[in-house]
Amino acid sequence: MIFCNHTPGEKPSCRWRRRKEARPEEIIDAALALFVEKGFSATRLDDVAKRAGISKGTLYLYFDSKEAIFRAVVETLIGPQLQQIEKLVHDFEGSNQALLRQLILGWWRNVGETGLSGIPKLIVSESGNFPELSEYFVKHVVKRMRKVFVGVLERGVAAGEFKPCDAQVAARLLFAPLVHAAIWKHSLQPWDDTGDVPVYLNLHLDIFFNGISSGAAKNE
Amino acid sequence: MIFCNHTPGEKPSCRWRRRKEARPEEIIDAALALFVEKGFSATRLDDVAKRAGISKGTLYLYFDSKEAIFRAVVETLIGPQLQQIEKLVHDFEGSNQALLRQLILGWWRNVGETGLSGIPKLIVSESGNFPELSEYFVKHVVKRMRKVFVGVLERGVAAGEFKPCDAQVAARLLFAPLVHAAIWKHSLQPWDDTGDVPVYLNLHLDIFFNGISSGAAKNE
Amino acid sequence: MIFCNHTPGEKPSCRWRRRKEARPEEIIDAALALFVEKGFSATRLDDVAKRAGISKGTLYLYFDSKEAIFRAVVETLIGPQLQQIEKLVHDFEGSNQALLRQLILGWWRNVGETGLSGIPKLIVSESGNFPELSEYFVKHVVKRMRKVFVGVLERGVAAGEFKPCDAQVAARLLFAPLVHAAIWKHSLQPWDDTGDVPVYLNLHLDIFFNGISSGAAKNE
Amino acid sequence: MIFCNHTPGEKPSCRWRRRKEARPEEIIDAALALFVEKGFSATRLDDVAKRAGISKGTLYLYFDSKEAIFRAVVETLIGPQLQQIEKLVHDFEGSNQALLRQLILGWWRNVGETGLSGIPKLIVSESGNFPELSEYFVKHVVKRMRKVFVGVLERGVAAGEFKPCDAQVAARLLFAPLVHAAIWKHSLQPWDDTGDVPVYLNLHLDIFFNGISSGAAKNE
DNA sequence: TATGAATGAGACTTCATTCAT
DNA sequence: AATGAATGAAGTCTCATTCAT
Repeated sequence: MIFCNHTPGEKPSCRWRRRKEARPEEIIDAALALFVEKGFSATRLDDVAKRAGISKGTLYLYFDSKEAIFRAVVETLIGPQLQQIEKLVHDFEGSNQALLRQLILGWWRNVGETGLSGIPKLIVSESGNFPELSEYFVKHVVKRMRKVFVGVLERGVAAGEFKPCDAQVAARLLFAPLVHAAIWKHSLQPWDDTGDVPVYLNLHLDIFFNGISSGAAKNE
Repeated sequence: MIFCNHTPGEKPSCRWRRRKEARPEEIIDAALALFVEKGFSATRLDDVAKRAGISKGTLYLYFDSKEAIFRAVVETLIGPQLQQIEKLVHDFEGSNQALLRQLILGWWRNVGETGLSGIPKLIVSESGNFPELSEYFVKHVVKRMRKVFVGVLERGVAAGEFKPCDAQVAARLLFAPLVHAAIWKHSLQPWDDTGDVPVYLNLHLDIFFNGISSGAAKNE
Repeated sequence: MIFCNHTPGEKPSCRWRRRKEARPEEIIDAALALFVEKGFSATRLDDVAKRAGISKGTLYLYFDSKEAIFRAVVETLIGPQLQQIEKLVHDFEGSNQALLRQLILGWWRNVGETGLSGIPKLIVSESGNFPELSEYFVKHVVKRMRKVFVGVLERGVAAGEFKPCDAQVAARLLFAPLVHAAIWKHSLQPWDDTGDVPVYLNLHLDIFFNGISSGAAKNE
Repeated sequence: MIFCNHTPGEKPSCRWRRRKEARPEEIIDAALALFVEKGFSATRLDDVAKRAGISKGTLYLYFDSKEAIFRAVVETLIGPQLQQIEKLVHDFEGSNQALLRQLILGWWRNVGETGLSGIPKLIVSESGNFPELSEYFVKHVVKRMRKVFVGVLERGVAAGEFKPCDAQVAARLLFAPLVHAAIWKHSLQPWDDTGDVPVYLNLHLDIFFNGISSGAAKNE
């Protein structure tokens, strides 16, 4: 089970959890792994079923089609993470730099090091075949996420903590290595083992904040 | 047309003969576009043929199989770019920072803004299904490229131009936004038009070099 | 149905399950008939499926490929017949001539007049395209069969029943009209109906044994 | 060139020799060899062309279709041999047994040991796919040939040389080993090298005539 | 006359989906 | 709820045939 964010009491209202309780998650986990590894088209439902420990026919008790499974995989991951992030931002006390550091490293811990890490690769790979999904993802994940980062960066600039700059662009730069690491992990990593990601991210944060900081508050 | 292997002077005497010579390129161009858009599996050879302006059977006069077309797409692009880059590095006179800036911006001009820009997404998406290709790509492109960057960075550190740091990691950070932009362009860009890439890259370079420079030689 | 591998007592409980068990045989029977009639290459799997009363895709639940069906057709028939023959030879009491007569006429009854009769034509026709199968067939059927005949003939010579002769060659002569009749049945028979095969075989046996017998034991 | 029976002066009236002079024969030779080896369906015109030393397109200058080549292959061989045989029978002076011996051994020399030897296998293999050809072959070759043998056998019976018997059946028995040897040569021979065919045929003739002769004129 | 590039119908094969049990 | 045998549409690949040169 890749997802344990449900508060126990919450009612399963989501569209993708129409049916039984436990099964769909096992199916989704199996499908996620295979979609990430092989892509949507090259993944056979036979394999999904086998990995989920059920028969092929059973898939259709929970999902209407292969594409429905795909949508469920993606929709499942959307939302829970963001709320957490937005809450963190809201409650945080400390420098904006420290907040951003925590956001980046926390994302890697919560996403990059879990089964969710395959999602970026999956979205990127299949965007061409699932336009409505791309639109959905951009709107509900990418832009929402960026908004958070932009907000913190602009707050930092306003506070004199960071040099003036285009926060939209800076936010993308700040986040890019994170996405890159997640995509890499599920693609060329096995042939190019580049070591510890946190080390990579820490150097990124050091250089980035050193580069963007106004003289007043030097990094570390 | 992404490739220009014709020696400039040769005249394609008869119209027919020229087709014969041009076909593989036309096929590869068509296949690249579709593979990037849809992925290998979801691309139908019918569509490749249609886009190349030929019939389905004709593909098999030039390639043995769908997979052979895929390999040709990837292998064809490998090499030409790198030589150019290595030459640039060898001949360059100026600061290491200036060289790196030129490498980054040049890569975007020569790759990011051409048909080649789809390759990173393609490789990433299909790495799971074509292991030998991944190995090849990592060995002949990724590591060779990184070696260049690492070399320049280390030279810069030795010259006191950059602060001491792990050049391997720094090289990846320097290059990541480039790859990210290329992948983005062929995935979520249509739904998240994030503006001019050179602007993005310039901010990246500013922040990065500002962050990594020793006090002596400030960027800007 | 050319094969009866069911243990007589087993009851096919549910109709469905029985199909599952009967399928391979039905497919093989259908394939044998068509391969014999048209040859391997000219037989379409569509037709095999239709004749077996199933859909094209179902073939692949039981066999990996068209060639696998072909091998099954041939391999399935090999063995059962031979054991029967060798047992007959072992148990027989009577003159060697009588034994050989019985072998010949029995073969026609058990093979020539059943669905198996098409096999010789099939093997002969496809030998060029399936070398390993030819080798297998020669080793496990042709030579094993000939060995039996040679044995009996040599025994007959030793017993003074037959004139001295090259038993290897004589065995082939004795068997040739049998194979010829089987091949003819599945090729030019429809256009050259040459009457009752047993009559043909009896004349063969009369002439052959009359020709090979030493004076002592005249035929009939 | 497998065929040199044309009397020089004869005009090429035959349907299959519509076009140029030398080419068709090379094509037919190539096609015969491949059809015999692989069967009609499994033979590719590419290979026929290659073996004939011409390009695939050129085939169509001489024949309308693959099937036309097949018909030409078969029709080419029909006729010439028979005239020769019928002439031999007509002119022969000597015992009927001696004549039959000469016919059998002569057939092997003229057909069995030449490129024509593959025809029986070819006819047998493809009879199911070319009914009109089977009909033609039976009518113009099989029955005509058998008529000759039946005639001589009946003459022999009438002369008291052979025992009374069904000459139709006896004729088939007399000829069967010949056909069998020819078919074997092009099928399982490579895996079952059974030695010299003339030796085989001579034993056949010895046994057969010993078996069929009346007491009066014993075979040698 | 000869070529060989190009075609497209048709074959083998795969796999998402259905449905009787 | 669960199975897995069965289906058939759709994809890859082959090859007889055509046709511009």
